[in-house]
Amino acid sequence: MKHTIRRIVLNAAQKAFENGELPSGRFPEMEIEEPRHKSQGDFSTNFAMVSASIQKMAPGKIAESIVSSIEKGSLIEKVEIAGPGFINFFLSNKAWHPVIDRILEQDKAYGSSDIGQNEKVQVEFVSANPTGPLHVGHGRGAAVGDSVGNILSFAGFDVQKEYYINDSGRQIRTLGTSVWLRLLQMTGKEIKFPDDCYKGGYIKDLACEILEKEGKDFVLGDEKEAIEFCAKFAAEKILQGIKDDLAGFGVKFNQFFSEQSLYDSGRVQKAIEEFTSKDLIYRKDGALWFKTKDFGDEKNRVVVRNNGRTTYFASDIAYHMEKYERGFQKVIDVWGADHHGYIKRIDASIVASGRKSEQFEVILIQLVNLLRGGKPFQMSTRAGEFVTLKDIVDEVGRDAARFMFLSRSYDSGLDFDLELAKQKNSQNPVYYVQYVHARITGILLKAKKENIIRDIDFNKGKHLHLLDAGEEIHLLKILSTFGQTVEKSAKTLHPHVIFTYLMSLASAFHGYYNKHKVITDEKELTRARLSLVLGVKKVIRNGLTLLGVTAPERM
RNA sequence: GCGCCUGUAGCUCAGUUGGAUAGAGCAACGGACUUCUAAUCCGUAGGCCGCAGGUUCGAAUCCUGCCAGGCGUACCA
Repeated sequence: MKHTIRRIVLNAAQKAFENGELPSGRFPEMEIEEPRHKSQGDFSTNFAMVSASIQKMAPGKIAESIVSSIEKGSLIEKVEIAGPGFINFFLSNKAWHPVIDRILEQDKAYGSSDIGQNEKVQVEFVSANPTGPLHVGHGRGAAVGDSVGNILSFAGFDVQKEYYINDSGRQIRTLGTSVWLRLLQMTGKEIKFPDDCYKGGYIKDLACEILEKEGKDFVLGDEKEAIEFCAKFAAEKILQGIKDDLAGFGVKFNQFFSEQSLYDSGRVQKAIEEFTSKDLIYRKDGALWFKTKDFGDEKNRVVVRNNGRTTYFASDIAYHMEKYERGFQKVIDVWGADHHGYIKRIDASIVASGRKSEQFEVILIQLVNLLRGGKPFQMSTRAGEFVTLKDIVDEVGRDAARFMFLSRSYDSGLDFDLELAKQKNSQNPVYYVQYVHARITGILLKAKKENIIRDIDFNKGKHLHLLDAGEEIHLLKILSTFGQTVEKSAKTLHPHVIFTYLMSLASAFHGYYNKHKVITDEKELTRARLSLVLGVKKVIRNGLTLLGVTAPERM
C-alpha cells in the first residue's frame, strides 16, 4: 500500500514538473507514514517539506501543485494538505478489502518476504557450558535466539541455529573434580568440599549414578583417570539434560558444535599461526597476545597463557573464523549482557581475519528478575541451587514462558513474575492472544455445523464489500501491516515487535467480537465476516509461530 | 576512571530509519453475559518523555554534557 502511495506522489510530481508548476524534476526521498490520528488520513507524506529547498518553493505551494496533479483512482477517497505541508491520503474502504484474499491465498506464507535474499545467516545462542542445567537467563536467550532465527528465515534469510558447547578447558575439569569429590564423600571419605567446585544437587545425583554403574571399586583406581571419566560422563549427561530441556521449551537447533573439535582438528593452532605470521600475535611475559587494540579494543588480549594453556578467546577466534569458512555471510551471537566486554575483542579478531565488522552482530540479553506475586524471588547461589528453565516451564507452561520472555525488548531488564505467568486472565498476555485464535475457531466450527460454509478453509472471501463497519476496516488495516512488522522485526532483530503487533491485533479483534456478530441472518454478510475472522486467525497463528508459541483451537 | 544497557502515567513497558494533539496493559473508579467461549469488551481518570544545552521547518527519537540505576572492565569462564 505504501508503495502505491509513493508511486502516486511521484507521478503527480512528474506531471507537475512537466506542465511547469514545479521548477525542478529532482525528487528527494520521502517518508510515507501512517499518522496517529484518524483526522490525518490513512497515509501521509512529507514530500512537500523535504522538497522545499530543491524546488525553492514553500512546502504549502508544492503540496498544492502535487494535490492538483494527483490522479484520483478508486482507492483514494480524498487528499488533504495539513500542518506545515503534509499531504494526507484518505483511502476508501474497498482499498483494504483485498488483504483478505491475500491472506487466505498465501496462508502460512502470509507476512513472509524475500528481503533476506537467501543470504546465509547463523544464529548462535544459549551455548551454556555443560556444567549444570539451564536457568532462567538461558531461557530468555533461548526464546530470543530461536525467535530471531524464525523471523529471519520468514524474511527470506537462509538461517542456521547453532549451539556452541564449551566442552574443553577448566570448567569441565572442575566439573569432573566436583563429581569425583562427591563420589569420594559417598564412600565415606572425609573431604572438605572446595568453594570453587560446583555445589548443585545434580552433582551428587551424577556421582550416585557413576557409583551405581561402576561399583565401589571405582574409587580405588587412578585418580587422574577417574576425574577425567567423571568429567566426560557428567558433561555428556548434563548436555543431554540441556537438550531435553530445550526440546521441552520448543527450541530446536540445526547443530551442536563442539569446542573440543576445534582443538582436535588443529583449527585453533592454525589460527594462532596465521595471526602470528601476520604479526598480529606477539610474545610477552611468557604469554601470547593478540593485538586487538589495533582494531579498537581497549587493550591487547592473551590467547595462550604463560603456563601454555589457551584461553577461551583462542578457541573463540578459531570458532568464528570457522563460521565464515562454512559460508555464513552474517553471524549473530546471542549473549548475556554480562559478556558485553567481550564483543570488541571478537569483533577485532573477525576484522583481523579479513571480514567486515557488519558481518558480525551480537544480541545482548539483559537480566531476568524472577518474581513471585510481585516479590523478588531469592535464589541462593551460595548453595548452588537456582531456579532452572525446566522448573519454570513445568510451573507456568511453555507458551506462557516464551511469550513472557519475548514481551519486552531484550535491551531492558525483564521482570518475570511466576504467579502472573500462571494466571489465566487478562493479566497474562499469552491468553489474550491465544484466546483470539480459539474464539475464531469456535465461530468457524459453528458456521460449519450450521452449514453456512461447507469447508472451513474455503478459498475465496466473497462479498467483501459488505465489510464497512469501522471495526472491520480497522482490523483490515492491521492485517495489512503484518508484513512490514515482520520486516522491521527482522531488520532490527527484535522479536518483541511481533509481540506488540499481536497484542494490537488481538485487541482489535476482541473489540470487534464484542460489538458485532459474525454469524447473522444475512448470508452474504456472514460469508464476508467469516472470511475476515479466518484471516485474523491465520495472521495470529503466523505471528505466534514466529515466537514459538502455539495457537490453540480450544481453551 | 573507562565501556555497554536503561531512565516515558502510581506499577510494568510500547512508541514505526526525526513528524502533526504522547500509547497500551495492570492497579483505581463506573458499566456490559438468555448471544459465535466474560481467559472478553466499553467508559472515566492519570504525563516538566531523568535534567540542561545543541542540530532544523519539526526532537521522546539524532549530537554533547550532567544526574540516577544495572552490568562489565583478569594470563576467569
